[in-house]
Amino acid sequence: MRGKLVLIFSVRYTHFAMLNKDIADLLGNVAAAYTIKDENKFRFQIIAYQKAASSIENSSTQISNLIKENKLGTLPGVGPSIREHLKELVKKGKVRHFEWVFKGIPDSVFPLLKIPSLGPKTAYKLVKSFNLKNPVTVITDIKLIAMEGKISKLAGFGEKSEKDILQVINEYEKGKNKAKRMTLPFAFQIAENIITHMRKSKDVIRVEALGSLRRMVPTVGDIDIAASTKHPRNVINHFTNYPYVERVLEKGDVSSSILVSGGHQVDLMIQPENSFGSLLQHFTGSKSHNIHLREYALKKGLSLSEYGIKKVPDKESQIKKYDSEDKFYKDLGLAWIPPELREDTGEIEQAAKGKLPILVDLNDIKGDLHVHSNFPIEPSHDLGKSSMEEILEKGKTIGYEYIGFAEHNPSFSKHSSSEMYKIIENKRKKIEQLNSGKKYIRSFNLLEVDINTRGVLPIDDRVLNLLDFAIVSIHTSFGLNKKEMTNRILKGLFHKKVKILGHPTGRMINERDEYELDWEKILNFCYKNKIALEINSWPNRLDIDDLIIRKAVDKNVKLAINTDSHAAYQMANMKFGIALAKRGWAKKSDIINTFSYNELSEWFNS
DNA sequence: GCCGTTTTCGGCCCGACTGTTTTCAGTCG
Repeated sequence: MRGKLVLIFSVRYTHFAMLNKDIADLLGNVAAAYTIKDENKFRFQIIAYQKAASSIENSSTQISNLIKENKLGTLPGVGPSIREHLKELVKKGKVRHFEWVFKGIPDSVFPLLKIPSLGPKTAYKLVKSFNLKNPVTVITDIKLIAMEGKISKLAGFGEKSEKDILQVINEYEKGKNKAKRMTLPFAFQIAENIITHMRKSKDVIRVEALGSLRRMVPTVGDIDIAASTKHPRNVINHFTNYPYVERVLEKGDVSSSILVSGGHQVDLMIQPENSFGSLLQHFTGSKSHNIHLREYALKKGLSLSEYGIKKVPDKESQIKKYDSEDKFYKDLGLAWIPPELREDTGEIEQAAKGKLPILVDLNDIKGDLHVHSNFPIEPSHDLGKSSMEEILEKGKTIGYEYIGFAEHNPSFSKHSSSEMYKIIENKRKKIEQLNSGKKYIRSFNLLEVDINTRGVLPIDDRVLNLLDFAIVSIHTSFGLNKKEMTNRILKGLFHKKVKILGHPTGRMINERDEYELDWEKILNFCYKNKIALEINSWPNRLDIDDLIIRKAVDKNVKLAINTDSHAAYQMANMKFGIALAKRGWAKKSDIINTFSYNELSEWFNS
């Protein structure tokens, strides 16, 4: 989207707020325009605008709110100059400086940048050569021109590139509506299938999933796989012969990319065994972590790559190879950095000081406090599928000490207060009975209680007092604004039996955005009243994200990592919640379900 | 245009792959 279009929108819709994605696109287009104008002259502006764009796209707070709170400068990569441009953008709907950068570049260039393999130079050349001016039709225009065989006649283009352009446009049009980012667990499954295929080759020594998958980012774009071998060519061939390949995108000496069914891209990189450590490091990323790490190394006169480390000034110097990541980081004077932290948010500085936190681990978890059993509670939402006994058995196999049974509250509209009391009393008796013997691990009597639109809980105090404690969460009316939603939640948290705020942002990946909250207020309230925020491990919730977790950890607000399971086998999703917690720099002591049964009982009674 | 373990000035990661080229430009991660 370009400046002009933005202006039209903001005039037409007085309340039209530019979302971070739109702003990131706009800054990306500024970088592209600079590239077209003069790549060498503006090379550092290009890098700066790209960096700012990706920073804004990944920000969990809307730019308009950051401006209101005067916190725009806290975003990495946004300095005084871009900050002023963004203020102008939000205020006036356009930016004078951007208009200057865009001058002479047709609007029709920018839609083409969405298509893989078409960059600014190529897009500009095509648009100019064929005088294409309409940004709405430009993609189909190019397609028709390619079909007429006119692109191959252009200097710098040939038959192959013409064919490639047709192909990527077709794929783009086909996948435009579906190829969204995968949820982490879904991507894991695809990666697992490919790794299984790779292990069938006798030439593969080691094979691992890296990239955002290894960093455990909640959504994954491409899947990255690394392998070690003595015979790269055989391994690359084996890779491109994967049975579910839709198309081979690239096939080189040490790397290859394929599209698998569903349109997901898988990248493979290869190194010999003795350089596998530096390959792990390189291919795990993130990109910004690697760039920062390489700048850091450069200052010590070292140059890093997937091949290893070499000394910069000495042209004769041999590259030093690494079979493990540990040694790689060590030679830079750094502690090994857990992949979940490699997002360039201060981890390199802390590693240099030897002050990285010891992160919570799956083995630290002593129970799951948000499990829905099939106890006949006549709930407002889904009932679980497994019995309490099955869930307790499963918990025991995992090595837990306790389970929190947190079914949805009995539906408000269908039950009188005394009926509700009766149901919960029955459940309480059932749990007392389960706890009385030695057969099972311990159970907590909990409920997941809705917070209605006005912040009221649909069950009264008498019922609440039957519980060990309550989780409260939002399942309706997601459209409230930031202030209304914050007040609604604060009100819902007020009862002394409430100890956990469930899936706090309400997001459903690829389905529903999170609602915005005043986190400052929520966190302060939780700290004062000893309420834990839930880290929900449900595959398409993965809620809350790492940035909020980190804020909570900084403010000493406790967290609970739960699976929200509706069947016993789903309790295995705990590992995804753990990953989120790690990404938020959480330690064992930050997580209440690392406490023993007694410690936890004491915590929620205090 | 951003940023700070040597810096408020002077740096800015490193490499693979492809197509169209006879040594490189463009794109990507």
